Amino acid sequence: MASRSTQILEAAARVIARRGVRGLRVEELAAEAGVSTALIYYHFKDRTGILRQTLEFISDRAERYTSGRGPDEPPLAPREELEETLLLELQDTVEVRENSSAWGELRASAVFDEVLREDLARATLEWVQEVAALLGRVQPMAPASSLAAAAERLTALLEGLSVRWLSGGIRIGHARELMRGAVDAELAGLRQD
Amino acid sequence: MASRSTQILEAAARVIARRGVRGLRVEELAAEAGVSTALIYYHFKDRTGILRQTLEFISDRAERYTSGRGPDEPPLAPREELEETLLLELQDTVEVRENSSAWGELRASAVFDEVLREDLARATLEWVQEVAALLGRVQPMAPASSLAAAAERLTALLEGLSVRWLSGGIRIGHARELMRGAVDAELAGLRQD
DNA sequence: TGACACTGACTGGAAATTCAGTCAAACGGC
DNA sequence: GCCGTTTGACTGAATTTCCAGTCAGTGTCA
Repeated sequence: MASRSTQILEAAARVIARRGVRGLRVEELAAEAGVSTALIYYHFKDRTGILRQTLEFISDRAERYTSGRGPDEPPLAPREELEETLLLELQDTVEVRENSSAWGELRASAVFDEVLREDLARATLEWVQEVAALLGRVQPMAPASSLAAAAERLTALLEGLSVRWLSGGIRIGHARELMRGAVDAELAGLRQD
Repeated sequence: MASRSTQILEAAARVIARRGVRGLRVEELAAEAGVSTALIYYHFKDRTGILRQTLEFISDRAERYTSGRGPDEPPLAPREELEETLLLELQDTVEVRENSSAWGELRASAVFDEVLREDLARATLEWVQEVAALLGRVQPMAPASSLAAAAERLTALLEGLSVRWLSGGIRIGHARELMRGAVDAELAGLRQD
């Protein structure tokens, strides 16, 4: 069962997804979580603290739905696993939408907010390494530096496509197709190194 | 000589680069421009008006540095022109930084603000088409749909890398290198179609 | 003298943060 | 098992801070 703090963080993710980081009002968050504003300050130091912990919460949660399938499902081939991992972030479901827009917001806020940068950098690094590892399983002979570069490009592209999707620039299906194309191109590139 | 309004807009560009569109305080803008807050309201209707005009100001300025070289310089080969066009947005100069962060802010704000979407979509489309045209000059035999897809990926990637750069996730030199790698990969992909 | 550019001081409202306390459950001594 | 004490979770109601926007008036120049 979700603890009170978790309940607040879940609410924060929803509010950020709806209004943006800058649009998050502590009072609205309290209402969304069904608690008093004071409780927010009891559990979190201040508004910035809420933001920081929400970022952490979001990136943990993303890992969960990213990292894998149910126990009964057959294991995927490396290539499929790679593609699936990346495309999981481009789905029109409540959870993914919420996560993606909150993530995009936090990323954008970090441009102007020192405090958010460190956590964000760590979460990004983990994600890049995960993708690099998957790439390495598809192309075991490729040098580590090429894998890292490809992973950085694929994740950065995913973020770019994600924001375009959320801001209405492209449709989700198109975003997925572009992403698949990028995976193809990167794998082709790795084959030659 | 810069008129007072221009002086304010230049200051606004600096403040936006430092604090973001959403972090712009009219008082801080006044201080930066060396005028009173009241004067801001004398020249611009309200905060939104400042923002709108500043974004216009910034994008005009961007066109200047994007759209080509001096008259004396030799014309570039298509491949170089493509690369240069994309890499122009990844430079650590005041102008580019201001422009990129304002653009990123605008993009992020559009997720929550219907009003911004249309202009943004139009500007993005133009940009994608410009890049697609450049790709077409490097690979004239490639089908238009492939060119369009590659252009969309390259521009989305550029946005993704740009935000990572501005949020301290990667260094500018690394971003440029990743971008060059992506251009290689996309051109290699087009060669086969 | 009138139109224009400009300012310092102010206001109202919204939002963040704190405060003084309530309540229920856990604890420990008997 | 009962009872006084402590503690952690929680709240309603302030208090404080912040900030966009206004206003009454000053200097200046044509």
